Amino acid sequence: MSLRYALLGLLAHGPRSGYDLKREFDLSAAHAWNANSSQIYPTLRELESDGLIAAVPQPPGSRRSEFALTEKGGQSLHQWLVDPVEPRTRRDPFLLRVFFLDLLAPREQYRQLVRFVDEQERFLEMCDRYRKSADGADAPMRWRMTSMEVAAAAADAQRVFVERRIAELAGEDQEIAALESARRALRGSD
Amino acid sequence: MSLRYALLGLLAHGPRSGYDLKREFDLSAAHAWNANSSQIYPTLRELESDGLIAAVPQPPGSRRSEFALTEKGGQSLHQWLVDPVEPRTRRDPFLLRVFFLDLLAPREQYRQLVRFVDEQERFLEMCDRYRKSADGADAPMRWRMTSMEVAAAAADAQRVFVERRIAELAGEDQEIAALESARRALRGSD
DNA sequence: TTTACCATGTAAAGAGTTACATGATTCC
DNA sequence: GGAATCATGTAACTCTTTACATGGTAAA
Repeated sequence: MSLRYALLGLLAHGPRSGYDLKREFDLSAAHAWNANSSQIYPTLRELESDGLIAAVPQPPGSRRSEFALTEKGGQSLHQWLVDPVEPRTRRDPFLLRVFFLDLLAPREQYRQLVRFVDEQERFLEMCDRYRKSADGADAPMRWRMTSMEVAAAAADAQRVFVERRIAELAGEDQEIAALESARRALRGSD
Repeated sequence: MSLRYALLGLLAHGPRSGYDLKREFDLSAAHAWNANSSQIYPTLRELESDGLIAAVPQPPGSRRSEFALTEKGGQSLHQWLVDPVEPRTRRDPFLLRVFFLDLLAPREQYRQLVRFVDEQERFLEMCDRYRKSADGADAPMRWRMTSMEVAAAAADAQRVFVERRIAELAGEDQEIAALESARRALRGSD
């Protein structure tokens, strides 16, 4: 259900095409929601036939077809926004692996934790780029930024916690200690 | 795909029935993964027919049917554990709402943020109960704990960030400031 | 001219949820 | 005797992914 509202929400800032929406998901909403084109286009058709969005007339010869939020669509979006957030089931393939990590040798445990830290860092860099690109923005942007910052705060906390766990591992095993000091050296030279 | 490995991982600590597995998901792995009975039982059948788990003979008259990891199942689990973690698409209905929160009046914004903080607190309490229940545990438990703690670290970071945002809102609006000091008072009396 | 990007989809499969069914046992 | 919990599912549906198809336009 959320995808419908995600689309309505993006359309609340002005008419967009399916392609535009896909790009907005990828570029600025990826921390909160995402969808494939193959899901977006049919859902736009649904929203249109439900009267929540309407096609905007395009200049002849244009390849794009933009949709705009209707009155009814705006009301539906507003209702969803004030409703209690739907409960989320937490499902995280990394946490699941950690849950079973006692089954691996310390060296493999280390590898997985380092991979995780690397991925979190990539995510945090993405957040930073977004933050810079949207600097000095207006009021609507402020909440978008908040949304991303909440995601970044979580990612960073996880990163810090896992780094601590890595340090513990290095303290318990000579081989890992060596790998770890190599990693630190590499990191310093970036 | 992950559910199959989640089940294999839980079975790695000994034979379990479908019902046992459901309870383990709910009680100790809920921060990392979860599944309904209606998904667990058929998946167990699949794993069995793929030779990754095998039914353990039960005392006659028993209603339960336990499964144990086979050699092949153990190898499959190990391979999955050392493989790179599958990329996750981040999808969070709360962050999605925050992304669009400029569409609401400050008072409604406040309501949603407070609801979120409340939910995070419930989650953190659950983590705490688990931590206490598993105190002084053995090595395998240590990674289970770590897994939960990483989830808790993320939840707490989000809570703190959102609390800060709430304080900002209260600083910008008299009505919210009143609501907020009422909330703080209530909190203090718990 | 070929590569990248624009733009919109269809079909099929996989993952997960919801609702329901069934019957046994245990606890009050 | 009734409620909760044990225990195992089926059927239908919704949501999401994957793979593929198609053709236009812009830039190197």
